[in-house]
Order: sequence, then structure tokens, then C-alpha cells
Amino acid sequence: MPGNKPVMEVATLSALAEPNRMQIVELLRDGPLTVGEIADRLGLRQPQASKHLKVLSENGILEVKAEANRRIYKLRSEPFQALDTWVKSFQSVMESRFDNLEEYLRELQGKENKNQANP
Amino acid sequence: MPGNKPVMEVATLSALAEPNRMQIVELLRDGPLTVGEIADRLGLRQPQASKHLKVLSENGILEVKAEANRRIYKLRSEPFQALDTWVKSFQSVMESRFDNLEEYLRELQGKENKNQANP
DNA sequence: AAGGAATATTCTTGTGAAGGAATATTTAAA
DNA sequence: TTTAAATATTCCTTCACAAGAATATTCCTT
Repeated sequence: MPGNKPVMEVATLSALAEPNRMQIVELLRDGPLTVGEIADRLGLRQPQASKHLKVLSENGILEVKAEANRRIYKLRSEPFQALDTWVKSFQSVMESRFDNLEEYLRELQGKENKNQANP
Repeated sequence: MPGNKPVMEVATLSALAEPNRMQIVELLRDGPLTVGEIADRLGLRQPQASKHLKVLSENGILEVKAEANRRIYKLRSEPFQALDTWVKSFQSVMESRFDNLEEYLRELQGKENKNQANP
């Protein structure tokens, strides 16, 4: 049955919900990059770049490959799959006319009557 | 061409990246609810519930319907569609073996050589 | 071995956001 | 017209987090 409710980690969203980090993710669409490149292209200072990359990595959004002096960061697919699964699980909810306020209104009305019937 | 990069609003993610608000969203899967119901079921104080609902509304995640005394909140579909579009736009990136570190490594190597060739 | 890249870490400071408590506002009920 | 219910708003305090600056660490180059 499609009644499952996939869990979406708030931490993942939190990691993405910061402008610079979102820009990093967007930048890495085009392929892996080093810290320096990322900092340059986004106009970030190196330390801040490193910090944001750390947050993204800790939340499984990026992975690192150490190449001598450099650290090459690239996107991981897992969090996007998770997001996809989560969002998809809302599709049915949305279209299935669960907008049905009417039902809920009648429900509320029912409780009201019950109250006024019970002094 | 599939080269478009849909914009994902950081504000939307930010709104969802808070545990109580995420719980509210999950709760509203099952249909619209009043502030009081939401507060009750999630063990929130009414003012905090109102505040979180305000944030979610301001970011287009929820909509309100005033019904006399009550305010009935329900999910909106737009942000979920936006999320879906955004996440989908990464699918190609992921599978298209853009993992190709190799390419980038050679690129880096190229620059190195260029440097050492230019005294 | 020394100097210089590339990256990470630490410390400090400022700001925004969340909770608590109290209060205002609107609408229904007595 | 009071009173009570449902919800929103305000004020205050606390805490996390991002930026800045300085420094540590690692690895390459000469």
C-alpha cells in the first residue's frame, strides 16, 4: 500500500537551506571541484568554503577525495534520492482531493453539536 | 534540452528544516486541521504552533481558511512540485557518471604542467 | 631542509530565530 | 453585554550559527 511515510531528515534540509551551501551544490552539478576552485568561483574566503563543505559532507550531501594537497568534493546521490522519495510520497496526498475541507468542517460541526447537547 | 537548472528557494527549505514545522507538515498529510488540533497532537503550546504555522504559510507551504473562530491550515502543492522539479534536475547529473573525477584530475594536472613550463 | 600552496581548525563576535509568558483580537455562547 | 474559546502578536531571553581573522596542518617544490 502507498500509505508509507518516508522520513525526511531535517538535518539534510538544514544543510541545504543556506545560500552559500546551496550555491556550492549547484556549482557541483557540473562536476567535482577542489576547495580553492569552489571558493574562487563563488567569491568565498577559503575558510568559509571549508566550513560549508564540512557541513555538507557531514550531512552526506558531499563526499571528499583527498588528492595530495587538494581535496576534491563532489555530490552524493543518496540525499537526493531521499528527497525524491519523500516528495513523491506527497504526490498522492496532493492530488487525491484531500483538500476536502468539507469533510473536516462537518467533523468540527459534529463536535460542536455534541458539546451543546451536553450541558 | 535538459540543461536547465531549476531554482530551489532556500527559504522553502529553511521553513521545512525545523523539527516542529516538519512534524506539522507530516501531520497535515492526513488532511487540514485547526491550530488547536495541531498544537494538541504535537504537544505544542498554542502560540508556538501559530508561529510555526505563520512561517509555513509565509513560505507558501500552507494555506489558511478562516472558519469563524478557527483557522484551518492545509498543505499547498506548489512547494512540493518545486522540490520535485529541482530534485529531478539532479537525476541526470547523478547517473551521467559525472563522478568522472578522472577528467578533473587530468585537468588539474594540465594546469600544474603549464605552471612548471612557465618559469 | 626551507618556503610556499592548499586546506582545516580555532576563537571571537554579531545576528537571527525559537521558546516562554503575557496579552491582544476576534468570534461564539450565555 | 459579559464571558469564554480560538488564535495571533509582542516582548524577552537564550542559543545556534555564520562571518572574520588568525593560526595550524599537510604536502609539494626547490
